[in-house]
Amino acid sequence: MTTFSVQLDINSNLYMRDPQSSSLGRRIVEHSVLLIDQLGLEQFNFKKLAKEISSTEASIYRYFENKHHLFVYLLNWYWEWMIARIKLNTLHIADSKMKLRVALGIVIDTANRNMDIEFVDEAVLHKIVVSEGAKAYHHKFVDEDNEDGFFLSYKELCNTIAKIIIEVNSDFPYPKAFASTLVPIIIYTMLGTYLD
Amino acid sequence: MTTFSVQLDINSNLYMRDPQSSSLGRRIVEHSVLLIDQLGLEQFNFKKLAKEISSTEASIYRYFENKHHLFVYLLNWYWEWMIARIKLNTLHIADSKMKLRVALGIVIDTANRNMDIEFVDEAVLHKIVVSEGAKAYHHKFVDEDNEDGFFLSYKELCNTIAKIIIEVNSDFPYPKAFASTLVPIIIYTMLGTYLD
DNA sequence: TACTAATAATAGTATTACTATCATTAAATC
DNA sequence: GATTTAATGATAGTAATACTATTATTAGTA
Repeated sequence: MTTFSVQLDINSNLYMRDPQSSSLGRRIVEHSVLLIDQLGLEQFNFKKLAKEISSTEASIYRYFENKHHLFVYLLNWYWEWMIARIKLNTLHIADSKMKLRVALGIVIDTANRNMDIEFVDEAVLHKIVVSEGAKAYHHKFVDEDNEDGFFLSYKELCNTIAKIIIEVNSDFPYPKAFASTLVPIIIYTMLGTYLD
Repeated sequence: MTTFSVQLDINSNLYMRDPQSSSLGRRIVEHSVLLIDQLGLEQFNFKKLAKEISSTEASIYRYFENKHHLFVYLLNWYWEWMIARIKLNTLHIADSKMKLRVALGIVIDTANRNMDIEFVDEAVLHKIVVSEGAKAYHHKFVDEDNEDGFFLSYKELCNTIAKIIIEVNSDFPYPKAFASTLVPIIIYTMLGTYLD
């Protein structure tokens, strides 16, 4: 099987300098994923991250305005990665029911991980999205974040699913609303798999 | 219709001094609900709460060890309130299917609010539970919280639902697991009703 | 060789979460 | 009515956090 290597297109409002463009940037992304997993989002901070990658707080602040932006960046990375994988894996499937099965399979258990971005550990990122992701969408400034387009990737993922539903049954009532309810419930339900 | 006035039994590990036992304590609970709703959980702190109720940080710290404990206290208050309402409203119902309908109706939209605790605005508390509640269960120290019994009220609510399911159909597979998956999904789904 | 951009090193500020101490008030008991 | 006690208020202080600013160093480029 071929492994594809891709660059993901992430909302540039989320960073000041593109982290994909430099080695320091990539290390910030790589190790923030690992550290957030280890410490949890609230204990994670730029000081600890700086220490981890032998850099400084100030340097990290040149890439990301604050921890929240970095976190949303990681989430968007994940949604974009999902979208890309769904597209890639359904591209050559003719039967729309099969397409839906494949797409949902990807959302549900991150199967078909035939796509790698060298420096990100997608399994760990998946864990973070499931166990901490909701925090990015539950706060008083969601509206501003929404205006800055921080949720576009997520919406696109829902729309991707909705489109396949329509392919299966063009009479399906409110496919977008359905997909937008289904996706977070799936993600939320996955939480159980990370508890003992 | 009669309105009942009740005192709720909340895990005493959550507080140092019982807030239900004094006027200051009750004002702390009352206004923390309102302030968390206004500011969101992250902007809310004891300094602002103290100002709101014309008291001091130090005094609030004599009731609650920290913001997290106060928040979990409020959540447990809500779960206990639900349990009490379900019991009260299903007590004299013979038909178990009807019981289940009434119980789920209470979880879903806080209907049958025929129970008041004077100083807590239950509608606002409901809003907080739905929009911020998940945060209490998504952090690195859940295990410790669990050992301290912080989730007992929540589990009891799920078990209450599970028991009614068994009454309806004693062959229903895994009623507890089902209820424990259903309740948070219902709560989560209510989020949509607080967005525009 | 000089210039530029990125990063490191360091220091500093404002806010937050919490602790400690002592003074004041109010209620309960003698 | 005086005395003790418990709750609260007033105030100050500490450690950690989330940044910002400044200057020095390094690496790559003209």
